[in-house]
Amino acid sequence: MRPTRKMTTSCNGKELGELRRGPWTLDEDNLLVHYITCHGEGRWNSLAKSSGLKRTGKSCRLRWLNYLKPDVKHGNLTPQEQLLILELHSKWGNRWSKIAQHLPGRTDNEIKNYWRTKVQKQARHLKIDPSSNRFVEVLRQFWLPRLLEKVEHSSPSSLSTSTSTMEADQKNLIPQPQGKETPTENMNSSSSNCSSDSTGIMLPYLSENSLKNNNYFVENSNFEVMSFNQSNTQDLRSTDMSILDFQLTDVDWMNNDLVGDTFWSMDELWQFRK
DNA sequence: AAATGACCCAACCGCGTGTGG
DNA sequence: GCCACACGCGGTTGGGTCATT
Repeated sequence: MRPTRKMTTSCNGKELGELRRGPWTLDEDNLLVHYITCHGEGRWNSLAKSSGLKRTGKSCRLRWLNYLKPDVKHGNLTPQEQLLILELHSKWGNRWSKIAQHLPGRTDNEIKNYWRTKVQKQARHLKIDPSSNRFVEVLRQFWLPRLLEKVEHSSPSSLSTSTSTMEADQKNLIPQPQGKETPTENMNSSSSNCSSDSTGIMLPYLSENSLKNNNYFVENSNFEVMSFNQSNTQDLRSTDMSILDFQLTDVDWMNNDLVGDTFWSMDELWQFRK
């Protein structure tokens, strides 16, 4: 169990009659984990009473699902995860739990916080309404390609690899490109438009044409296939990112070690365009 | 070193939905 | 159909930490 900074530094929660509120203590966490280990989760109100915790069932459920559950991942979102969130949010909007279902180990709360603190922050800085079509367009044209670039750099040797799973996906799940180029070639050709940021790194971005005329996808050994397919005739300037059809296989990609700060800075992702 | 503001995230709240009696 | 209860979801907030002045 990982103590949070709040758990270790904050005062105890307030007492509301019998019920406690505020940050959970280590003892409370231990109690909840032990109880759920013995009795299983669910029936949260009775669990709260039976366990001896002076918390509401709601509070217990939230603490378990968002923090204590063994498969909950902590730490920064990988570029792949960020990419996925952007994509899924464009499809479903603020359906955080639905989005979280596609990011194993991530909670709706975490994704929601990410969106509010990182994505919407950028919208504010750009003085764009985060719910506006304009912001969606900016995300698609500037942010997504940058994230794709991060993903690509995270496993530079893997772009030429092909797994059986991927091949199956390409055949069965992913509509093949209509043009002559393969998706990988699209990726490369789309990178022909480059800009250089302050660090001198060539930063490819996807031109409107390359996006309009072709599919593109990213893969690596763990993150096997991630595809964004779209109608050839669809104008990218349209406002609905749901035209980017998404498929993902194999969740192991999220267990990689790409969570370093260099993959994380949203500000850095924007700098080359500012 | 102290003050201040911005940022981040865990936790809370209200509401909608599902279910059983 | 109605009611009560439990659960889950999305929005919001409180407070700790970090960065800047």
